[in-house]
Amino acid sequence: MSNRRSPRLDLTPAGRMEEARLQKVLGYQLAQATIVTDAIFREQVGKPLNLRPVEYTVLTLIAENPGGSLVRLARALCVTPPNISTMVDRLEAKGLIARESSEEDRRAHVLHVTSKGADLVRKATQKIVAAESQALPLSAGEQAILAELLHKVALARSKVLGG
Amino acid sequence: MSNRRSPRLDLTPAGRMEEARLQKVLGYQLAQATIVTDAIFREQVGKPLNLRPVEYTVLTLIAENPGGSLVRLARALCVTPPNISTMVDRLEAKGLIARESSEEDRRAHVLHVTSKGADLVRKATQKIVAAESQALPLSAGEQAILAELLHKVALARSKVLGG
DNA sequence: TATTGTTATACTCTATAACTATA
DNA sequence: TATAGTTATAGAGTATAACAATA
Repeated sequence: MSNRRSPRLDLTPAGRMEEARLQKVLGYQLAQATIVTDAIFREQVGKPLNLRPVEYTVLTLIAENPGGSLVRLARALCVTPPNISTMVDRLEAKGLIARESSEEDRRAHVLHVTSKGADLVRKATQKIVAAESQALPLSAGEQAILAELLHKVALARSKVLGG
Repeated sequence: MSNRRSPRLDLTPAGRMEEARLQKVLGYQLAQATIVTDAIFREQVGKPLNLRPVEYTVLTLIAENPGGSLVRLARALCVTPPNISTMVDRLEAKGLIARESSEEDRRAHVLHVTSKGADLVRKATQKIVAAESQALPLSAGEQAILAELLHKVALARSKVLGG
């Protein structure tokens, strides 16, 4: 974890401003780290594959959970149903997913990816994972630890938001 | 790091969707963790102190860097100058910061917090830090490691974005 | 010419409200 | 009465373009 050759500086990653207090705020650090991963996503997937971050996530969740409903997606991503609705519209218009009426519950829809969508998800995930491990100054072990800790934070959601 | 009593499940924190592939994508995990820290911020600071996340960050950076300019803030936060400009307008209207013309460079403005702003920053940071360590299932050591790793990721910004 | 900062504007993201159709 | 999903609309958030003042 420690690296004697690059000591921790209390400066923002850009603009060279003192940020000692903010370094104690996890929310701030998440935002700063997200600037980097957003840039990687945009470069590797957003621009070349014409896919927005949330679209990629929705597409992946549908790919891994065929037959899921809109409401489950909304809950998983913590966004409102209207959002998911229009998002799914876009993905359907692009030919990446298909939406059918459920036979058990005729209110609900059943979602699954098309082969085109499955290909896109596979390629996108491959590119992001490769680009992240190449661009980020983390060892494989550090990446694993980071993933684990972030997952723990994410799991506090029910405690914080209820549900 | 490991916890035998709560084995890692490849399920989303809500909605119980399979997310094995996404767990390899750092950007996704950051987004999921941010859902939690955003909720904590809103509850502890956003609502009671009537402050938005970016406003809090800007206010803190000004408090720690008195005499700084708008452009430096924009660079630190990776947003465009017009954004910072209106944000600073709001903070000034709330009486939290003061903006003066620089004497060295008469184009530039010099920013510093008012005593009201300094009080607010102190109280806000206190509340967030306390709430985060209370609400998140991380030991002090884990929090430190997480902070360190996120900082490393954030430092990759120049590599990814240039500059 | 380049930089600081502003205004005006537009686009994206996400939320709420109101609705339908089913259960 | 509650739930799945949609449409319409409104509010943040952030970006680009065009500009004024200064370096």
